Amino acid sequence: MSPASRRGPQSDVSPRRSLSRDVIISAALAILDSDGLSSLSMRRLGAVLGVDPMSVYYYLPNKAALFDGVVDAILAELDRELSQLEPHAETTERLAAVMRTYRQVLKRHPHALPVISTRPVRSPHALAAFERILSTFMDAGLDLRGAVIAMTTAVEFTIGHVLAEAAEPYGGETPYSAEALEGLESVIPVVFHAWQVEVGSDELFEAGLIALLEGLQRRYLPATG
Amino acid sequence: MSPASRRGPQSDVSPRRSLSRDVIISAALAILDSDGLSSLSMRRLGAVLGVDPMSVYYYLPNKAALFDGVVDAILAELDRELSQLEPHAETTERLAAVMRTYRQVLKRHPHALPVISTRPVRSPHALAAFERILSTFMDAGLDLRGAVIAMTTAVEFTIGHVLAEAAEPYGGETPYSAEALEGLESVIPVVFHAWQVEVGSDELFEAGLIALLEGLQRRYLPATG
DNA sequence: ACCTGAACACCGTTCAAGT
DNA sequence: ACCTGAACACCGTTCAAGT
Repeated sequence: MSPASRRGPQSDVSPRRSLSRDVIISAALAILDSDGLSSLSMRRLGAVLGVDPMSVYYYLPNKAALFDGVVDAILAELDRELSQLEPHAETTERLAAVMRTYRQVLKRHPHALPVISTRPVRSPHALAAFERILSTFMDAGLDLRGAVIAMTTAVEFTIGHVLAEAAEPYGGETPYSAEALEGLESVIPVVFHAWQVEVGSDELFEAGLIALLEGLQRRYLPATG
Repeated sequence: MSPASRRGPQSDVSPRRSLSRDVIISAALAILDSDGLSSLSMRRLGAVLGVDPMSVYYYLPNKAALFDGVVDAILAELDRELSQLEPHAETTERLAAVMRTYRQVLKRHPHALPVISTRPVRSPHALAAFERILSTFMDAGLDLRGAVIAMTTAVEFTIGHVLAEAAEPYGGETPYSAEALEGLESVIPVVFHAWQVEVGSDELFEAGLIALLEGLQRRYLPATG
């Protein structure tokens, strides 16, 4: 438990160090946001930091740990913004505000979505953010089990929604020109006509979110309306 | 429109060809299912097919097209299974059966989830599957717009759920031993106690699905119960 | 028409070495 | 303690060439 027994670099105040875990992770997130997931390589990271690519391995054991750091940084944003949320009196509205914030934070980092949606959350800021979200669900009157179920399904819906809304195609854009659905009116008439219907993604998220939250409350709240 | 004007190999009956688009995509899906997303490379694919890795490029322009093919193959499974679904009289149950089938098909290919969840669906089997799903929502009494909203949010929830349930961590497993949340009871008490609550993923999916479907019906069905 | 193989510009990671 | 650089075993893709 002594400081000397911990892995990694000394955490003293020496100003000689040019690198640090935080600097590396910030640079990684910047590459991800500006150039996409496939551009985030250890070699590119070294170049951006002005350092030999292998220097990063002094601070992080491998690329998986880098991804964990990036996810933690994004969920730190979520935790901070949730802390600034002014509470709303109405229950559904209070829950909805939390999930809208979640969506906005995810939308800010669309290239990170395949990472966020598959890596388990155990990092400090992730836990802090989920402490806030789960508490909000319990304040709504749900018991612990109901709150866990409601929060988990709300988060799963939000991640699925933002993936559909904002993610880049994994493996790159399809090359061929995607001739849409010309001449398919006879074979897939319902989808063909549905194509004409324009539904904004804000409206889509609101519809799903409110339906889900009200359905969950009806199911897991004892008797209250 | 003549056969000769189409790109790619001749589709005659010559038995000389050892390769075909379908054979390639089946092999790619087999690699994906058995060894994971990072193992699916053009070179590995060539090795499995017993052919020079570059031969694949005669049938597919690049790896993005290969991914499109894999997604189409998976949604072909969905289309086939939806066609075998015996219709249920009760509305919510009929919709739920469709989404449960969607979940089961996705769970069969967990390594494909980052691909399925980010690549847009325009392929033939994808459109056929969505024709069935959307029709089921319209048969429930929703108008076209309501059906599009309900189907889209239900699909988004299902994908988000299966990602959380079955996806492999993008970038590989975290190396450090994840010391869980020891000694964190004071800092994140709600999450700490929630950890004790065991909720099976079947139950989680059912809870979210039924809440969502009932909420959507209440909102988009005119007056019926 | 269908398949090959060399070549190019990349990857993540290990390890011995430098200061 | 912190950083370097060579080396290894990989990538996707282009292109000229073979049959």
